[in-house]
Amino acid sequence: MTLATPLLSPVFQENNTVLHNICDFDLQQTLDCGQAFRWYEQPDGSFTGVAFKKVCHISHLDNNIILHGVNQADFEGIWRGYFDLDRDYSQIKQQFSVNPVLAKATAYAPGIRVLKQEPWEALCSFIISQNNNVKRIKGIVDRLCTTFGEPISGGFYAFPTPETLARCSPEDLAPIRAGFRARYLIDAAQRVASGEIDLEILHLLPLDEARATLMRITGVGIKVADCALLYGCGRIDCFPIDVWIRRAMDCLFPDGLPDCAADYAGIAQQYIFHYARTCPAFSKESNAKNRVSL
DNA sequence: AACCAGGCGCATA
DNA sequence: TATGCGCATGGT
Repeated sequence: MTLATPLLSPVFQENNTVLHNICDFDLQQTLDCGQAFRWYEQPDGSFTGVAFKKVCHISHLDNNIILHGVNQADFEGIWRGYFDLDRDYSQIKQQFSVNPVLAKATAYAPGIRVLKQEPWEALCSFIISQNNNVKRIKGIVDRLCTTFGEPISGGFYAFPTPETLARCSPEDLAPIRAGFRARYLIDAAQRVASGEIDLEILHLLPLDEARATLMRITGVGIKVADCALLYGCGRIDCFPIDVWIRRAMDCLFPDGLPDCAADYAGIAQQYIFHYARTCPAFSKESNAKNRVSL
């Protein structure tokens, strides 16, 4: 029994895991907000995705979340951590609400959670994300998996290993259509497969060191490194700054991120990113795109 | 049909 | 340190 998850009490059925009275978890807001790229919405509003070599079909009905095809072992070993279910988002959002602007951004999509993905997949995903759009990122990631990943159940594929990609040439990756990012993926794969970079210890290093380690990879700058650390290594103190966050910060937080978000900057970042990118009111209020200068 | 996309590496001042 | 440009590809 932990204080952080007073309400999480999973019920394990034969081949499902059910979470009753779940709060602070909206599937669409969490799985379709640009932090992960392997989740696909079904016509009925449920989502299907792959992580850690496992398929998960997840639906949300009447305040209950159902993880279809997920047994107790996989829930405890994978999805509990992946969906960050041991963190009290109500408490965090309450803390954020000290700042009225941040309160507005969190209230806009209060069901966002920050996923804890595999470090290697997160690294590759955000290498692919540079100068790219979400739709095409998903396509490239999907082709990467179906072409180079191990088949798993149900016709799905695991994310390809660093070892596999390390043996590839840029020509081998041509069918993926990753463009100039192909050689970045290969460089990352070679450094990880050789052991030069150990993704599993990045969560232990000081932020600057972890960042510098990842930035040895060609094609990994500070933004991609911060995304890999936030989404892949659980570094919720990381605050990746992309074009959207830059615009949002200039308009909404000209004096910087408020102190009430300091402990969970990465979670605040995800609320702000989603708000800036999808809230119609934002561009009007801030006139973000038309603003030439201050 | 241009313009842009969850940037980065490189050249130049 | 700061700016500007090209980059592969395709979505809008």
